[in-house]
Amino acid sequence: MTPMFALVDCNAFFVSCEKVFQPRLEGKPIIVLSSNDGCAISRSNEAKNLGIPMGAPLFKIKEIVKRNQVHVFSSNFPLYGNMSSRVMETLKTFSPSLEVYSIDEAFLDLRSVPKSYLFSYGCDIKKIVKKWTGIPVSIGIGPTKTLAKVANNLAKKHPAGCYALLNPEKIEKVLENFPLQNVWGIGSGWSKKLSQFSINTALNLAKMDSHWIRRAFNVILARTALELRGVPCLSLEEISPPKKSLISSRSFGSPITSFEDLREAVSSHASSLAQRLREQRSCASLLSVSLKTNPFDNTGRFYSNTYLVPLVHPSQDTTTLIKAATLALEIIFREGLSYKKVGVMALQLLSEKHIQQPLFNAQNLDNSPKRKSLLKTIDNLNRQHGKGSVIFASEGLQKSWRPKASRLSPCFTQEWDQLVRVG
DNA sequence: TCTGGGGTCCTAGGACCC
DNA sequence: TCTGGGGTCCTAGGACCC
Repeated sequence: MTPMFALVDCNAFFVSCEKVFQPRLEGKPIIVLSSNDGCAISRSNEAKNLGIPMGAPLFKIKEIVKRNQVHVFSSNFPLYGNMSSRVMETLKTFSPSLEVYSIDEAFLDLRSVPKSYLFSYGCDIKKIVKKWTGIPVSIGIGPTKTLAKVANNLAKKHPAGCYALLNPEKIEKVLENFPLQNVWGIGSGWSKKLSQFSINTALNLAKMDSHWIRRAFNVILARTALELRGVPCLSLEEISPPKKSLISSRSFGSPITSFEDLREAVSSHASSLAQRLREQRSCASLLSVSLKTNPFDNTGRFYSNTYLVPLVHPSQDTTTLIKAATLALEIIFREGLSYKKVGVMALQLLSEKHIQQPLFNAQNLDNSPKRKSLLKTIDNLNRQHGKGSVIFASEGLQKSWRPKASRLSPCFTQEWDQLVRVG
């Protein structure tokens, strides 16, 4: 059976999540901001029509927002994560195999659906997802993932919200008018370089010799060209593999100068990483701490530095990670600067099953059963009572470095006291 | 005053080894 | 004049994605 993929993509996902619980927002211009209330990262159609670009910093669009009474929200990731699960659960009822590609996108395997029935099947999926979750989606169907992405792009402009690319003639016709930079995997950098070879449309690329592309560019691009031609190179990945690296970083709500505050922030990031490492049953063998002042500050005093700490015994223990991260911070901290952002990365992750036990250091904290059960208990408490219910002392209680989130909507789906009230 | 966060993959080039 | 060659591993940087 020939492969057939659907790409289901939620329309203006974060904005749509806000709208589900606040119907008064229907038809209004709405934006959702990035962390620290920085940039617009999700826009309703009405907001797009006002000319608010994707990623626009709030301070640059303040006038438009004020003049048009745009509704502005801080990002509420617990809510979006929960809504995402609802959408994915709904999609599972339409296909036995599904790949959750991102918080608002999933690929479905539709090879078992008869070709003549695919379009209406897609329309049904759209209808049911909207009915069961309140989230509007667009659906693109095609014989490769890349073509499903192309179809999805067209579905967004199609009244049905669904578009199927099923036969070669139609595919060729569509690709002829499809801008290169809209193809999945081709950004502005590649499309500029490709245009030097007179490759300007998706069809131009599809017709190039893939060995030549491989030599002149790289394998990823060669694969993309093949996929556009209808040759599947990317399969459905139903089980998401463990992450190879983890990052925790945040910009500060207001600039931080004191080492103590930075130490608290770094501890919080390290603690969050340790918890996520335990969750995916990995240990980090390398920790990286980065620190920077405001890069938009034009006084010429920009400072940015990173320090890598190898962990002799790969670890997922909060205390070990906090200690290592603090050590790195001490090395890169410079007195007298106003810092804007700090972040911690866990690198070179190994499965906890494959960790070599230390030969000599028998008292290694990470290994004691008591220690493991303590961390497990902390994880359970935080899972049951909400993130941050139990923290390590070094993370601090004040959190003066906390990012701004002044327009946060209620956690409608996760907190009993924030449920929607009716009547 | 004000500009996000979290990932992946590939490649080139250096270090090191025999 | 002439200065090995092949292999592996690691890292930084660049491209992309959402």
